[in-house]
Amino acid sequence: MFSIGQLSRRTGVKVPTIRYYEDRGLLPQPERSSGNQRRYDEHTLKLLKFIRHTRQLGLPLEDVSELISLQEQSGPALSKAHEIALRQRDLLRERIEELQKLEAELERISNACTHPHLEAEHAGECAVLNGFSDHGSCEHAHRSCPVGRNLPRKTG
Amino acid sequence: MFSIGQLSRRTGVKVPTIRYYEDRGLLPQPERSSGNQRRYDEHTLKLLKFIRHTRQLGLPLEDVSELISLQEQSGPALSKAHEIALRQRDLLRERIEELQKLEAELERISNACTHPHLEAEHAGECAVLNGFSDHGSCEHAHRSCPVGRNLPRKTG
DNA sequence: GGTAATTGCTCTAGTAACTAGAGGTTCAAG
DNA sequence: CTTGAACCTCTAGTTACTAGAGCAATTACC
Repeated sequence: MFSIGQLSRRTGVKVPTIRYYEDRGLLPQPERSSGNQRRYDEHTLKLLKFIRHTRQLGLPLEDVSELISLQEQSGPALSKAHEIALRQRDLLRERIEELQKLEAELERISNACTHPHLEAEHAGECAVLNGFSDHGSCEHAHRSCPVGRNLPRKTG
Repeated sequence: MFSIGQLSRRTGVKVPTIRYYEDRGLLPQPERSSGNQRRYDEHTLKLLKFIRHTRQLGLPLEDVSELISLQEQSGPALSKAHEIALRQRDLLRERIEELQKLEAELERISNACTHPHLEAEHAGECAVLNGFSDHGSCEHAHRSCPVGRNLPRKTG
């Protein structure tokens, strides 16, 4: 039986975030001390590590929730879990590709300013700023937004 | 002089988003028709295209804002713009590396379920679910959160 | 046993970058 | 001159947290 602070230290998940997960129903309501403080056991520790890991993999809490309930079942549930993993992998692949294109473009833009003599730099205009606005000189189309939602924020 | 809907169609930025940018001070308050409807010119069209592009590159609105004000200046402002581009490129590089590690891990996890006979699958436990919780079998550490904030959402 | 520091509690509000909806007005076509 | 699409403002919701207020419980030390 340990406190929320200990749970936090042992998982790397911040205290308010643990309470948030409880609110969202991802973690069960824990036992309480005589003074109403949360008391956790090893099972919850495992569960929270699971949640942290899936979040690091980019799964939205909704999917994490689903995976947790799948864990209590068997049979057809298993293929669903597989499906979630595959879907996430594909999303990630797409995102990586898009980001690589963007990286190349940022490279192009900042090079333009590192070597201003190689570029036409009339009337005090900066190639970086032009690069940001000028999409014509960017050979690849990136119409759709390259990055997804549902991604975890920077954490410790 | 064109309406907000036309501006939206010509830039791919949704109408409420345009109004939101105006609220945030990224776009100037436009002229209005006699009936109080927004009327735009080519200059705002250019500016909005600039904003859209920088957003696609993953710059937060705060940086976009800064770049816009830099555009009105010259001299030392230019090196600041360069700095922003470089910083963003570096962030992107880090993110790509992290995501590639995660992709490999998801690959591992879903393969575990595709070839269940290759894995010990005792008592109806699915390797996908195990893969999600078991961080020990993941050779690389991904302590910090791999993905950043400030990224644009999915847009048409 | 007393006291102080730390940790915990609940609750509300804030973050980024939008998106959706209510309820009303204006514009352009026929 | 009517109709329907597009526009207006305003508020509230989204995701996954984070920060803070104001108070209670626990732990450490003397």
